[in-house]
Amino acid sequence: MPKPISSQVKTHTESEENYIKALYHLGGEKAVNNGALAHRIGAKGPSVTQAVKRLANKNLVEAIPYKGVKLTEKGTALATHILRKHRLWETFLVEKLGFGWEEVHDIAEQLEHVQSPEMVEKLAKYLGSPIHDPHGDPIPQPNGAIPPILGKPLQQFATSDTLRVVRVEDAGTDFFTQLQVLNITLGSEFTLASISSFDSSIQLRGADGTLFWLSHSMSSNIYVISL
Amino acid sequence: MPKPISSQVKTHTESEENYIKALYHLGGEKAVNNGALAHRIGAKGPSVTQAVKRLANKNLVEAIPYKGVKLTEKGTALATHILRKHRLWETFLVEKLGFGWEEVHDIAEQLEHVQSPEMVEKLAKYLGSPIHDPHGDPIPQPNGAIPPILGKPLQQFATSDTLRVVRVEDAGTDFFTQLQVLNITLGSEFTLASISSFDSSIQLRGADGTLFWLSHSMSSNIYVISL
DNA sequence: AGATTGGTTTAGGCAAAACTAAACTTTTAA
DNA sequence: TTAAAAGTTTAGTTTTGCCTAAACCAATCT
Ligand SMILES: [Mn+2]
Ligand SMILES: [Mn+2]
Ligand SMILES: [Mn+2]
Ligand SMILES: [Mn+2]
Repeated sequence: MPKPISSQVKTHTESEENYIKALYHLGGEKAVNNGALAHRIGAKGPSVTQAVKRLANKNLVEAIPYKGVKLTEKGTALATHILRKHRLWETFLVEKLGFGWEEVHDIAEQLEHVQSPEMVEKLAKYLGSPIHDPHGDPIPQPNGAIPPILGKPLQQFATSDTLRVVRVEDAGTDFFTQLQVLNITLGSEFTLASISSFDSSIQLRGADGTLFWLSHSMSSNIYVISL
Repeated sequence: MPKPISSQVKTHTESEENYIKALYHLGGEKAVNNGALAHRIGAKGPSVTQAVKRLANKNLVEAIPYKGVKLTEKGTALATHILRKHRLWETFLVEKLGFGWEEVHDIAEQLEHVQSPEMVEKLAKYLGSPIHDPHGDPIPQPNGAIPPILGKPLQQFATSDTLRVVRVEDAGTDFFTQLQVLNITLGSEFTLASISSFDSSIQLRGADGTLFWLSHSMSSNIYVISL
């Protein structure tokens, strides 16, 4: 009475997909150098050189030794599809399961590797075909099109501007934790109180009058519109 | 402007988890021999011997060479937790995304390996804390308890009994396809028309009077209650 | 230009997870 | 109670994906 086994047709490994996603984030169209990719992936140089060779063999990237790596069209299509999954799952986790926006990234990092095109489209429909995720990031469409990228970095605004947060970068758990500490969320409104000419840090005044400083590395990941 | 990387703390590999799940299905408490495990996993003997050594090193199984492998308490706990995830995801895919019950197993095979205890419990709550999945299989509870196992195999009933399908075994895509062809689903009601004494195949009469035969390998995976 | 430095690639290892072929137990049959 | 058959383990390879150390290229500074 032994039972048959299932047929998981995984076309790409998780590692492969992570490299493709990292390349998309770092480069888009442009070539990315070994070091940047290594830092993003969290691996050492030689591991990356090797991984890039595997990706090149599958026509997902084009690489020129000592110069850089670039996604092919096939690679870009894969990248946007993974990103679509990541952001749909984040939306599901926040909207349906009730997670906080700061909790969902790491779980979506796993869910984005589940391979089932039918499920992705059923999930999208179930969520109401959203075009932005809980962090305000655009959700790539099935054809690869990218919806509008909301807002501009805080740096690009001037003192006394009234601002609304419309997007934050997926920049890891520590960043989100810090956002939560500062009570900053999508839709939060602030007045730009001052900008340090020394280290580009930014002082904001909240709706309740509270004043606080944001380091450059924090504010560069926060995108706002002027009201 | 390189971004930090995420911290996926995968405590078990996918392969490991598949072995644990297979052992649970084949043996439960009892020891399982190499060949049965190999057949279930879809690997050859030596791969299994090797894998079992890795599992034994992590105290997930106890193995006696040439005799068999058995799950430890830790291994059993892991198995039921994976099974819980599998069946909750199947329920989600059918109840929320609108998949057919024959389509969800392979996708759940992937989703069951996503590691986030918080998500599992939020998912369970979101689904209304179900105790049986779309195939009628019991969904293990957070403490490892197994809800009632519904029904008995068709073989155990007699001619002219009136029966209702309450469960089918997860027995692969081909089996589900065949169920669909025969228009058998959870809740379907039949009368047992006859049993072949030659090959144990069973003839059923549907509500509409249709008569059809089920091979032993089909009917042994279909569980019913007598009305 | 020549030398130093930083980034990249090559060389050589290691662990997981699969395989085949060969050796070795255990079971079954003569 | 041996001998054959069946099942399991060992030995040796392969691929993926990571590592360190050493060699190598390219940019920069004197
Ligand atoms: Mn994210
Ligand atoms: Mn996001
Ligand atoms: Mn299943
Ligand atoms: Mn099921």
